[in-house]
Amino acid sequence: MTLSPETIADTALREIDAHGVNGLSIRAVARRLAVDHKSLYNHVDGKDGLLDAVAGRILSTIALPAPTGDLDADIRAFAHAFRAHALRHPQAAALVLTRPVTSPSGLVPIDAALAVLMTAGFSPAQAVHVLRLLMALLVGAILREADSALTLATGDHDEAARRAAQLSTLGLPALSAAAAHISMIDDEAEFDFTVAAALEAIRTIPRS
Amino acid sequence: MTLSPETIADTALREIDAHGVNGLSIRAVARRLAVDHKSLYNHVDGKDGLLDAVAGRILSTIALPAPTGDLDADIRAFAHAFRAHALRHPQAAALVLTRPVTSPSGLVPIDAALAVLMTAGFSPAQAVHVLRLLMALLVGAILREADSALTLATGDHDEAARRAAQLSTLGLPALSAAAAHISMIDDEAEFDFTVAAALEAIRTIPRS
DNA sequence: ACCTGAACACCGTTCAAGT
DNA sequence: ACCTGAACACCGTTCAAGT
Repeated sequence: MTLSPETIADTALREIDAHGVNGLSIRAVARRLAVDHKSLYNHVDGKDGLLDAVAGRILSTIALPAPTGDLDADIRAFAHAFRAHALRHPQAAALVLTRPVTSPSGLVPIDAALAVLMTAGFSPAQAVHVLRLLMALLVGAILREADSALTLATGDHDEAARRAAQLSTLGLPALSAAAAHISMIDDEAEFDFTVAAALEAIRTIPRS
Repeated sequence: MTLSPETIADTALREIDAHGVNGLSIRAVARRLAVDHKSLYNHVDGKDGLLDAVAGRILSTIALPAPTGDLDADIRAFAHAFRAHALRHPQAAALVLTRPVTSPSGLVPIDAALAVLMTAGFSPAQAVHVLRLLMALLVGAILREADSALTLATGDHDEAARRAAQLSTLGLPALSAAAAHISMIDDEAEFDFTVAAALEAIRTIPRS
């Protein structure tokens, strides 16, 4: 297998899947490729360039469904495709969602989303604002989900009960009242609720 | 100055402000404190524990305005206080916004927010969902702003024009049409728009 | 309870010399 | 254009010995 930015990025991604972003090292990637670690510098711009390459690779491999013309349905489909793709590599999610989009291939999904919004009657300026709103919401929601392994909430009932009990001991009244609910989470349902709220907000924006 | 988790976290935060999260090292913090680096292990649980401590310290020093009873005004005030506080340390924003909240002091703002929502008529379960929605939106919006130094958009008109011209060369029609708007951003206005959308969505949620 | 030498296994990166 | 020794300045962490 010859060395290329793509193979290097893919190998780095597998390393991230296995050991997390913090476990990623240039030398470990090189070991995986059975190559001298300094060789990577001929194809990638240092460690930061490697991380950019990984983020770009993930972003460019997202598969967006074709627009139907129904704004709500299209946004919903976009949101779910984005989420599903990001969560395929939860360890790398923060990377993709946090790094600025620079590569041309990463701009393709953005173009597609803007097209949907403009077709629905939003001006270019409005479409940009709505897209920023939508992306902020998706990034926030998916990010929480990605490291939900470490969060207050869990999907397990017994564990949730245990955490709720602990939360109630802190003397914070509102938190105590909601402890049972804040300790339990159904990720799918939560995401649907989030997207529905976004649709509601977008619906009320006047179009010109 | 004697060594404590708080002084260590504060010093680490200054180091992050100066050199970014990636520039943070246990040894550099120790140097700043004029202390042997291994001493830190007596007060903090390794580098990961140090990062947790920094995030907790920031979260626990947020100053929330007193609720007025007007839901929209209170949410708006909460959102702006949260944003202002997070952006005081843009280099550390990802840390605070990404790490799960564990420390009791970090739960105080959560309790306050839940109280506001429940006072407005939301059930505990609803309040939790609404808070998760709001937090996702704030996290996504603030995160983009925090590393907007590196993003497509800029606040400078000339620079924006330059980027817009470049975006238009990619052959992506919707992106080209919106290039001028996607290259320019007014962070304040964008955040207001985002919060207004959140209020709109929250308004339509039936309360019980 | 806290400090600190010694020591270990790891890093990222540059550069000059090779092919 | 790509590879790779040699080398550098840096890491995080453990542990045993000290106070």
